[in-house]
Amino acid sequence: MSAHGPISLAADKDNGSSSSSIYDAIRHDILSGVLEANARLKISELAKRHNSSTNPVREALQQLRGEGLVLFTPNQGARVRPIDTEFVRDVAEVGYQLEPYLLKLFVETASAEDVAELERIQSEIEALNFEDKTRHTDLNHAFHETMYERHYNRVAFGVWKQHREILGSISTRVPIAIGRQEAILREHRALIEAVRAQDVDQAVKVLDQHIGDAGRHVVDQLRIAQARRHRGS
Amino acid sequence: MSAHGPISLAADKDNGSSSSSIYDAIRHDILSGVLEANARLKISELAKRHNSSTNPVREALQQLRGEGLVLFTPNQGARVRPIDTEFVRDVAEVGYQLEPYLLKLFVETASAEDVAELERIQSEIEALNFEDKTRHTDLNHAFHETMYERHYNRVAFGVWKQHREILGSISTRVPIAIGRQEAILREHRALIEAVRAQDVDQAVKVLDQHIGDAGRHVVDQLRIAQARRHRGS
DNA sequence: TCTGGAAATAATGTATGATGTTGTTTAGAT
DNA sequence: ATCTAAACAACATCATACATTATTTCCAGA
Repeated sequence: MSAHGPISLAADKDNGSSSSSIYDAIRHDILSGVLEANARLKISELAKRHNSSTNPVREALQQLRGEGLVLFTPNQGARVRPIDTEFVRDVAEVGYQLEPYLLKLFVETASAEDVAELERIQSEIEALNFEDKTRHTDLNHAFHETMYERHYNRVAFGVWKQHREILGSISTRVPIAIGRQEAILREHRALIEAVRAQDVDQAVKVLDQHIGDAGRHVVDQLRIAQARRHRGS
Repeated sequence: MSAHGPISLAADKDNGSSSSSIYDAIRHDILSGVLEANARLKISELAKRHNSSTNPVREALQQLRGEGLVLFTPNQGARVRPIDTEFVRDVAEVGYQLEPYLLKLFVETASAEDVAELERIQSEIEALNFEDKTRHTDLNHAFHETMYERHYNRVAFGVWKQHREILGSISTRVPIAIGRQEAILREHRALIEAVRAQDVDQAVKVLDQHIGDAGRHVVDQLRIAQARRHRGS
């Protein structure tokens, strides 16, 4: 098995326990980039940081291992999964396979309120005009999640969401090209129109274009960033 | 979030450690049905069974939680994820979205040896003639895995494999209808032919039929079994 | 500069106790 | 006999301490 294993279908309710909050904190730090790719995750260090004993930390790391965000090497402990261009491309392509499936049901069952909600989010995105990348990523996530969250297939939704979080964590860290910004707005608007018209084929077509471009854009930007680092910026 | 969360992208190398073998053992027991759906997983009991302290057991369970095979309730510990018809249907449909994508590359790049390997497995399946369900499931898994395992997208492969293991664990426990047996053999042969002919469209078409039927068949059989249990057999 | 190996570091596993929650059993009141 | 509430047992969860083993660091010596 290569270094790139799968990611996870797991997500259950949060309980108020200590290990859960440590899990949340570490997970957040990984996705937000506070803990960067490949960073070593020392048990005792994390325990100190979170004012707990080592036990809950060990368990949180194992859970993250199960989700694929943390890798273990025997007798060397845990590291943050390195998120390189291949991994991002792979994650993006998995999302690419699932999104049309998730979208289809939404278009078939969307209510007027659903469309209104999409428009509300879209107008927020347009008002923001890419000025706050984190906020933009969140809104973009909300736009897609609105369409998928009520799908009956919780497994598919969960896999999609997990992949989305990984892609989102990257996209806040790369620049968005001007041309891409315009395309995002155009594609979102076209998507809303297709939903309003109840046109499944058109919606899927627009979505294919949208997420295909988005994925390629992130991968390209990541390549640029890595090349720059490699030249020793 | 519903009781059906996602499953996992994680799979890394096995290390020889004790916790790993406990993880393997519990995972095996869940998928093979030794630990049945919804069964309570008591830490101290599992520790005794595996001759270890509680710590490695807790960590193994957290990893399985990350993969979605085990659910935790606060202060009540862990249970085996209940695998009901909805869950199986959902898992099957996720596979349904990913398999054509995985297959495409194989058809485009398959060598004569690859085809020979498929034929070898297929002839074993035909020789076995559905007499040993576990063995049949393994061979069927091998047939598909042969086509996907070298795909560059390890994330997609991992997600597929994990779903396949869940479906496989179910299909060993439900009967295979006579008509379905013939269809399986026919579809596999058609698939091999399409690969040999390097006909991507035809291969995807056959595969769509194949896994769609297979998924529906398992779900139907599961419904029958549950209805029987409900009537109080 | 390179090498060997001691010392420090940290992962991993064991053991045990404290604490809080849950579920059940039991004793007492109605 | 039925209901309630206190007592209890079982268990999850977390903390702490310690043993073992593997890895990494670093320094003396060639």
